[in-house]
Amino acid sequence: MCKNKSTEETIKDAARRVFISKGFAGCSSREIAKEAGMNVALVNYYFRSKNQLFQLIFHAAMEDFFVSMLEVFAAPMELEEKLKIFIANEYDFFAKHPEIPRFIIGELTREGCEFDEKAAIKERIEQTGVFQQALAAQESGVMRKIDFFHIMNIIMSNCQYPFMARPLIQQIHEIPTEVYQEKLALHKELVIDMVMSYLFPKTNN
Amino acid sequence: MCKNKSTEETIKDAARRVFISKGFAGCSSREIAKEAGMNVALVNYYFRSKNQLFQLIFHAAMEDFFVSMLEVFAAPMELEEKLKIFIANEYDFFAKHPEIPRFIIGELTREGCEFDEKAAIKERIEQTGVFQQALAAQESGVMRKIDFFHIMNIIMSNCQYPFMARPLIQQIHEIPTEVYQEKLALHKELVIDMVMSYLFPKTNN
DNA sequence: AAGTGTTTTAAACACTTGTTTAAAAAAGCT
DNA sequence: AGCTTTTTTAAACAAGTGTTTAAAACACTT
Repeated sequence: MCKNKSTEETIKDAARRVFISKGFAGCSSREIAKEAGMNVALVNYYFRSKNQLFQLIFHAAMEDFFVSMLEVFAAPMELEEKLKIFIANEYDFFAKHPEIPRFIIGELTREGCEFDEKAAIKERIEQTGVFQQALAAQESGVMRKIDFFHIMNIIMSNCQYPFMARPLIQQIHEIPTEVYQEKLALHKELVIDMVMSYLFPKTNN
Repeated sequence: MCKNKSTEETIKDAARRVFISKGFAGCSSREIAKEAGMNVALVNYYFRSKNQLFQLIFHAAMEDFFVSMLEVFAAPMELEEKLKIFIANEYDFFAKHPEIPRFIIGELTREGCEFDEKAAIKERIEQTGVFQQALAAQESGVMRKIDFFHIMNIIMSNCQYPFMARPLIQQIHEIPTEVYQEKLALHKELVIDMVMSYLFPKTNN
């Protein structure tokens, strides 16, 4: 009755690596099986189909992605400090998982990759209270009065793009990966500085 | 001797659409042929192979991508105004071609997609003189003293990410595409404001 | 009209794709 | 031990892949 946890997890781990680095269309069932050191049929034995296995990996990645957000949003903290930590956390998360944004955005773009159903991420953000916290800070004049949409977009742009675009930026500046990663460490501080002083003009100037 | 320009161009246009929206791995030769309303064999008759056709499309996309940069960099203008126009131009370019960044970054990530050879984009940027212009502005204290690497990264992040990440951001904020595009129009002004006042603190505060 | 080279087509090539089958091996149980 | 259930395997399936072939259709000159 109880399935072999080891094999199932081995395949899932292999699938995660392969899917995230090559995308759904960029790999085959057999490649995943090979990466896991297993027979092809085992993939479908445990997960029924390539697509079903993919959905599993994809939703898990989305969940990780969002959880790393919501944790900070829900923390009991003053808004300014909260957003500062949020930016730093996001940046660190993507430094650790640089392929995640490209994976999520790439697959979300692909037709036939449904995700509308679950998540309800908007509601989960609202439940943290950060939304009202921002409104209050804006009312009191501490924070620049712009939509939460723009706040999120600015933060996500500066935290995710540098990791997504590594191959492109390296090409432009003709630097090896190690140098790029070193430069991104300093870049983090600049991003925090720029975004914070834009969102909280009076405090940060 | 003279090939039918119409068919060749029709296939190339179809290939551009299909490749850019689905990626190399996400489409087949037959899909491109169908999109062009042509026989499959014609694709290889004119372009020898799917891969060769792809390289053609990809390099052209890269060229468009870079040319839209270099034009502004080479313009005879004061640095501050130049960078302001650069940001606006980049933003407008990606508003018109929102799939380009995701396409380029996605394919550049894929193994087996070589591009090291040509381009020499770094050299072409240096030739515009914008590099020395920035150094001069930094020496005179007008501009914040940070590497060109960070300047470019900040601008590209804020100009490209909002278009690349549309499906994700829409998901988060639960808004339809039209609303998203409206919001991006205002977002452009915020980005210009934020980046410019960060790069040129004294002038823009 | 016949003969030229070019363009287009349907068909086939060998190979890979996702998935299924049926038998073998391993594990559990009494 | 034997019997049952679960796990693993090799093989096969039909459909789709990139690419090639050889003949047909076309355009053009003489």
